[in-house]
Amino acid sequence: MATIKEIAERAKVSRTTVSRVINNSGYVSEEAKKRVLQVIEETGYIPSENAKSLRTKKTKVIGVILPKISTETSSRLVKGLDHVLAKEGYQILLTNTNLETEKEIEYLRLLKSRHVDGIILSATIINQPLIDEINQLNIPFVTVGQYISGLANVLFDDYQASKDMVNYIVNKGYKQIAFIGVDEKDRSVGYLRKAGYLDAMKENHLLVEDSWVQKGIFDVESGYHCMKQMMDFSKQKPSAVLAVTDRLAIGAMQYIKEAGLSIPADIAVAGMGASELSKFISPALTTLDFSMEEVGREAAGLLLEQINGEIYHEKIKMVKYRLIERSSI
Amino acid sequence: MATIKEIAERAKVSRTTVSRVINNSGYVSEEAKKRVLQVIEETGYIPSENAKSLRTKKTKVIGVILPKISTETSSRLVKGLDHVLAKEGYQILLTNTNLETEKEIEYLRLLKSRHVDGIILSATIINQPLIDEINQLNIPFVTVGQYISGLANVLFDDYQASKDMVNYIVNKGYKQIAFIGVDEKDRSVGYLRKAGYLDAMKENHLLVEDSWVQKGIFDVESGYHCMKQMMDFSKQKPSAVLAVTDRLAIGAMQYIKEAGLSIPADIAVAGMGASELSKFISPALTTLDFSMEEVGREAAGLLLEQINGEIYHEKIKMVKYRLIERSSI
DNA sequence: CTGAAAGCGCTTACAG
DNA sequence: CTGAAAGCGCTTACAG
Repeated sequence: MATIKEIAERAKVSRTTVSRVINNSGYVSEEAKKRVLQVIEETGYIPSENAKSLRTKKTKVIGVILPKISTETSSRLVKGLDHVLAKEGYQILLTNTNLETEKEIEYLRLLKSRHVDGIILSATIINQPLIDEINQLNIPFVTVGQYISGLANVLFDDYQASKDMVNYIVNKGYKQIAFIGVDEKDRSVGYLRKAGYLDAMKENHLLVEDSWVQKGIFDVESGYHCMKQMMDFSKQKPSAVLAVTDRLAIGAMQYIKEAGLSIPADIAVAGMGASELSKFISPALTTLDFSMEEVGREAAGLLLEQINGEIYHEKIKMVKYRLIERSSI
Repeated sequence: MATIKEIAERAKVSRTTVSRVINNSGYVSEEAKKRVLQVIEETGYIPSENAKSLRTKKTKVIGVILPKISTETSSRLVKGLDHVLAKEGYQILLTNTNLETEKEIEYLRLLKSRHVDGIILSATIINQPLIDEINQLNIPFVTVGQYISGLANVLFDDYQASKDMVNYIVNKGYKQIAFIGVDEKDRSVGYLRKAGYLDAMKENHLLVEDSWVQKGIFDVESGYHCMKQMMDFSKQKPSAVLAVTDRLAIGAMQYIKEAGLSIPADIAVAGMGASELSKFISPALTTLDFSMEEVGREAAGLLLEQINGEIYHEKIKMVKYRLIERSSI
């Protein structure tokens, strides 16, 4: 592959001059410029970003750490990031922990070794070693989905979202409202959404039977299983159930249908996340639309700010959500 | 950030020696090694991949060009790629054309300028300038989804897949089978699947009314619209319809239901792609499972072969598909 | 077992 | 307007 040296020789100028025409910087006579451009055209010369970034200390690449690569959440997030980053000439270097938390630290180091200009972490479970690693990283950084103190964060108000949904269900006339959550180590989805549910129930003076609160994992089967547990072991059957993800809700719906009950007549169901599935399943699922694409755009914006030199101790950007009324309630 | 020079000074050895211990190459006394490791630990030194790859000409990154970033197809493909690439220590640099064909060439150059060790192109529409660009690239390269002569390709037998589905529908007793396709410029999805449909109909001595063959784009609304056109303008109504993607099929289902007809009693529907939606929609959609994840794994394998020095003129890897029988037929 | 030196392909003060 | 030279942070023959 051609290098700047060859171009310089062919065009009978110095490497300095070639560099100037490539980067459109400094003075170059029309004459010289023309010759250089000509040679570049002929040879199909493409400058090495690698060598360039070794000098300039900028790579124009942003590292992204994802917990799972092929989920709707991840792909919408990446879409949002790409939307604003691509315009500014940044490339995305993708990294996938596959839910193995130790890999987050590994990838943080890897991204640093590649001199990315910034990092976006789509976080699930936060622990101290991770926080320590981030703090000593010294690279523009934005977390998404979970709050980490002292950093730039793009978040949803998970607690309030959960409350809003419960209140909505209550307003629709339901009183026995059950809940399918996930591990509370996941502070946003596990802890906060559960807390929102519990507090909203209390504020509405509604009782919660123990068996109404189930804990699953992030898939459809788990929702099915939780619903079954609930129906098998509850003294009073719930008349509505709120799940913290659409997949869990859809699993619950499957069980309810199989049990010969109807939705929402016998049991109403609500999800969270506005997955594509929620729209096409029947009955269509009432859910909460957390715009992950907007999260991506916001996160990219915050990152760009930092890259351009803005300094702050902590910055929190809350992204709005929207309740989508459909026919499952 | 610390550099190899500082580590060398602190450990009282040469940069050469530090490099040896980092890369576990050549002879280093236990003594020296220990000192170096110690200093690395203390300083949190992370070697610059950038500088390294400038010397070694290897970056350990693979560029991926996607037509759309947040589709099931793309995310499954990337999952498959990541599955094998990550093990070998490769990172993925993602690039998204957003269906703008000119961007493919732009990104090809960009990836070259970043000295990626290989490129995977998820292609849609192939034209000569693109082929020319690829040929002068001189980087390990694999195309996915479309055949390009002279390259490594990972493909499905779209023609046969389409035929298989038609034959399946015929065996179920349907004779008036309609078709919803896409632009034939997309050779795999547009041209070959249509050709398979047409030929299978002919081989079964079944007539095809003009209005039964509709052309849409890749979304649900388009499927709805095509189905409406078909119903509005056909003399004899079809008793079954095959769509080249699940989304088109689901759109068609929506129209059929809205028209007060039942699936499959009045009109049977088949899709292609085994999207997650197809499983949960009702009735569940009979479709073809093209395993994109396997395509990803195969493509990564072919790329690795090339990176490791294997040379061939052309190599085609066909990935199997599977017909999923459900209740829409 | 160890290190001095050259070189990877760029950019950037600096001097002219 | 132009170019010689230093330097970015590594690796790698080569010599010892």
